[in-house]
Amino acid sequence: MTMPQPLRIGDAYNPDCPTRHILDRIGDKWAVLVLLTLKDGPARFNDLRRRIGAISQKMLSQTLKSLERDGLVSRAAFPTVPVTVEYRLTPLAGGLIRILDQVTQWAESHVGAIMAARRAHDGALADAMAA
Amino acid sequence: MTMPQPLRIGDAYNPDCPTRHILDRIGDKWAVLVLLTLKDGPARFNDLRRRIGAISQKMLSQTLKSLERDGLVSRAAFPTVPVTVEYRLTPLAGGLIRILDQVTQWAESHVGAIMAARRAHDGALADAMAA
DNA sequence: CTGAATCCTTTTTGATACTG
DNA sequence: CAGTATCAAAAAGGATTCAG
Repeated sequence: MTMPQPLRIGDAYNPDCPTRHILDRIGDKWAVLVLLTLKDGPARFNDLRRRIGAISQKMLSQTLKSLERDGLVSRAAFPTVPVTVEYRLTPLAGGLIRILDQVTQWAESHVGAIMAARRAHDGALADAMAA
Repeated sequence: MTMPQPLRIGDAYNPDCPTRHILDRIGDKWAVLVLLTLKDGPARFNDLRRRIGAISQKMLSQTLKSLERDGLVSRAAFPTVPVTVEYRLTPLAGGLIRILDQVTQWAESHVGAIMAARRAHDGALADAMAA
């Protein structure tokens, strides 16, 4: 019989592990961008499209659909003509947003160090090539 | 003239924005897996390969190289025969690891809610199809 | 053992055209 | 406005082979 496995990091290695699904969502560039954009408040489809800018309509549609499926974003359609659709974060998304904020904060405060590391690394590489 | 932009979320939308590079790294499944594995301590190439399991040699090599370039992982080669190489997290990676831990914690504690949302969503979809 | 190089398959994404 | 459908392009990943 299959015992319930303790939740280890290792679980993430298994594509079938549910935890992995969430890592995949975090790892989805567009999903993160959409979530962070919705943090400012509800927005409509083309609003998001314009604000994110670089996203194609296909990707936005796809991303919103999976976020909605995961219960992180809710969709409300109003029977106006033409139809109005509004997306917003769900309460469930709240905690995730806080973590994403930490990620961006970390990124902003350490981007300098990382870029410096890159320069050093690339420089050392160039030196090695020249030698 | 181009004014220095305030650091907004929007910066992440620009592929050229350095902050975006970091988001991309977080968004790299293999990078995250490698970082979390190295959290347990230094490890050698084939160690990592075995522990991560699903990763190919190519991906592991590629991932380690970019993590090293970003100053998140350091590489030490010992002139044994055959050569021994050890990878470990740098101090810079420390803060990032803490955030990644939060992500996995959040994932573990909310995976139930997300799976439930999926079932509800898929169920509602099936109902709509049947109607 | 630790990789680099190559080829080939799969996945992802973008462009475009069309619908309610 | 808010999408869907389809096709082509591009990127990522895997398998294999070879080398220090």
